[in-house]
Amino acid sequence: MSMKARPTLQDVANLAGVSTATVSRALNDPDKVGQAARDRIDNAITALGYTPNFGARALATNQTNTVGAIIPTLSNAMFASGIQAFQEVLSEAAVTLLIATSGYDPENELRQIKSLVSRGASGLLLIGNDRLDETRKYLATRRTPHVISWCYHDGADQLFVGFDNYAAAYDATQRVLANGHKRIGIIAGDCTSNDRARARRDGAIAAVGDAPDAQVVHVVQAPYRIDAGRQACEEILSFANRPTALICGNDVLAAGAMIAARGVNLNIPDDISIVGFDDIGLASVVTPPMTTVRVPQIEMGRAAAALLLDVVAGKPDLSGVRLDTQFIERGSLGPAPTKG
Amino acid sequence: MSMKARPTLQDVANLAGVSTATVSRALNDPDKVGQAARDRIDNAITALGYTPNFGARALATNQTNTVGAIIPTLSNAMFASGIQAFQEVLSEAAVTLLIATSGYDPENELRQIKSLVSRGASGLLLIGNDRLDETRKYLATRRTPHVISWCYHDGADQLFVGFDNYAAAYDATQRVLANGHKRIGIIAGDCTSNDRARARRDGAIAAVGDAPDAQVVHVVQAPYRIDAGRQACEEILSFANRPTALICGNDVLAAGAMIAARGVNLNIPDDISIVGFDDIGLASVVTPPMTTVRVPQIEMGRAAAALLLDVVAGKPDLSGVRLDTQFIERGSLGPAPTKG
DNA sequence: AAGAGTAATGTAAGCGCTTACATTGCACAA
DNA sequence: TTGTGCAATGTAAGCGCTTACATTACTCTT
Repeated sequence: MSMKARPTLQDVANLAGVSTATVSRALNDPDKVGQAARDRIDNAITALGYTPNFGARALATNQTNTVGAIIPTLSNAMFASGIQAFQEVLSEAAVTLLIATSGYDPENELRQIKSLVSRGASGLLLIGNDRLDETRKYLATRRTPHVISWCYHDGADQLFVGFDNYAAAYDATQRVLANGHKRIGIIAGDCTSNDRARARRDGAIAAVGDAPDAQVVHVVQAPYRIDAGRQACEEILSFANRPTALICGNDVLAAGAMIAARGVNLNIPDDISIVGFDDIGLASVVTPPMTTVRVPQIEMGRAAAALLLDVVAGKPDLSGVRLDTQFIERGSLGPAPTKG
Repeated sequence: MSMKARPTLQDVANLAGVSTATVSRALNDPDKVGQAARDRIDNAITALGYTPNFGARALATNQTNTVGAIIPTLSNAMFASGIQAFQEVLSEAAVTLLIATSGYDPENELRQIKSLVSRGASGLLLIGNDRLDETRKYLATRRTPHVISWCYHDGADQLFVGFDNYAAAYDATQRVLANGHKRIGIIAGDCTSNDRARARRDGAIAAVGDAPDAQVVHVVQAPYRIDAGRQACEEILSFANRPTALICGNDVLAAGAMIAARGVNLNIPDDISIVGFDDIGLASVVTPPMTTVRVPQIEMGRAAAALLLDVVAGKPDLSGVRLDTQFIERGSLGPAPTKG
């Protein structure tokens, strides 16, 4: 895949009858160039459709004004708005964002990190804290500035901008238990290489464990798809000891679970309560509206961007940002059914 | 934002005690390098955390193996899966994808195009056909290979990979009319700089116009947000001459409309039918399940990638791809209510 | 044992750009 | 008139990499 015969600074200079230095100045510091020359240069640029070669410029200036973000997938609505906010803050600072996806694969994440770094990213936004040792080592030896988002841990030597998934799930589960539920089912997201999903699951399990008379009757895992949530729920409901409340690792799974429950004529929340996690748009649209945990995506994106810019700029004594989640109670959570 | 003191080929060469040429060969054509040297080089690379400078390599080889995609926004689920498929095909061909967003702003689109080109994109995926003249000119004078997706037009000199939004909306509307509806309301997406939204709206209007006794009682526009759809629907329902069917420019607006309708105690579909467009996951989850138009996102992404690779490779006589949409009938569409 | 062939490595130019430094041509002061 | 200062422009080196070409040190062949 060649770059074809792209016009270069030299071409523009020739057409305008000046030296390359003058063209370069016209581009980067117009005041330094005479009016006449500037006009001829502008014309030459549009005539040729010239666009500076970023790589060459970066090479010459040793500046890129670029950071990168590696997210698991574009398909998860969760990340979209956070990244959007992230990008907005960056562009205010005239920094370009390069986005790559890892598909939840740590090997691929490392590959993408290297690719972004190779393309000039001087800072990185990473999601979650599950990572290859090799990746950590790479980041460390290069001293690549990076912040980790969508999760938060105290006291680590990493910069986190996010929330405590475990605590949020623990809290949400306690609220469910407060409604009198004793038999809890859990539909976790795919926990492979996903510390957030794991933390949510474990937080829920722990909350149930800490309650005197409640128990987790079933834990299953499902990928981030509505029908996977439906299937998972069908499986759980097919067993004898049905839960009266279902805690789901995310809203998409919860939505699938709601379909499944309705499919076997269970009324939500009278027969079974269902709670999600994330509060994506979908949560408020389903019937009944979904009880869930709101995640401060926008705020997280903005804070992550601000922090990343600081660490790239080499500011000292930076610390992470811990954000709060919010339990949003809607119709899908109700009191435990009394034995019929 | 400097690149810090990143290790270079030279550093690796020094550490390994060889010339830069040997290191370069070890990287790009390992067979050409002796075992001993290769080992020392590998060690040096990991010790330094060396990553090749993409810009410098592109400069030297005149190759980038990169294409770019500019999508309106990440927040629209519509694009996510298409782009994901697009990317999969590309990576099979060892081509890297750079993603940028325009925020539905044509000026910004041009800026992003230039940015991607500047970063080495030798081909572009563009969404829709609304574009600045300046952008067209730029693309033309540079002969930048590009494919336009998410829409389709015959006989143009552009390469389209997509579907006919107008025809799909026309067809969907006819099916609604076939249910006996006479008073049609339309909630279009934001049509500013968005030919797809416009085509859908106009297709629906045309279909109603071509029916003998039906009429469009209201047309409103709303941005891509559930609550905007709700508001738009509330507005429509506040007028005297209520429609019996609502055609929405996308599923998100339709979901909002369903909430609004339910909010004023209208039963869907007995009192009012609502149909969406796109068939995103949400459509099958709402109650009642949403009638909508399924768009072949995955197929479109794959086809666009294949075509873009071909045009970048300079294959002659390429032609666009027209894909079919599918009307998905679910519970939100019913026969027109008989006058009560 | 001498020559030919080959594998491994080095040398140096050049990709498109920026920029320190050099040069030019002017207006103005003395 | 002759400097002096400044604005406008040019010259050329060098950023990190690849690669054609040159060199070296072998192993075989005869």
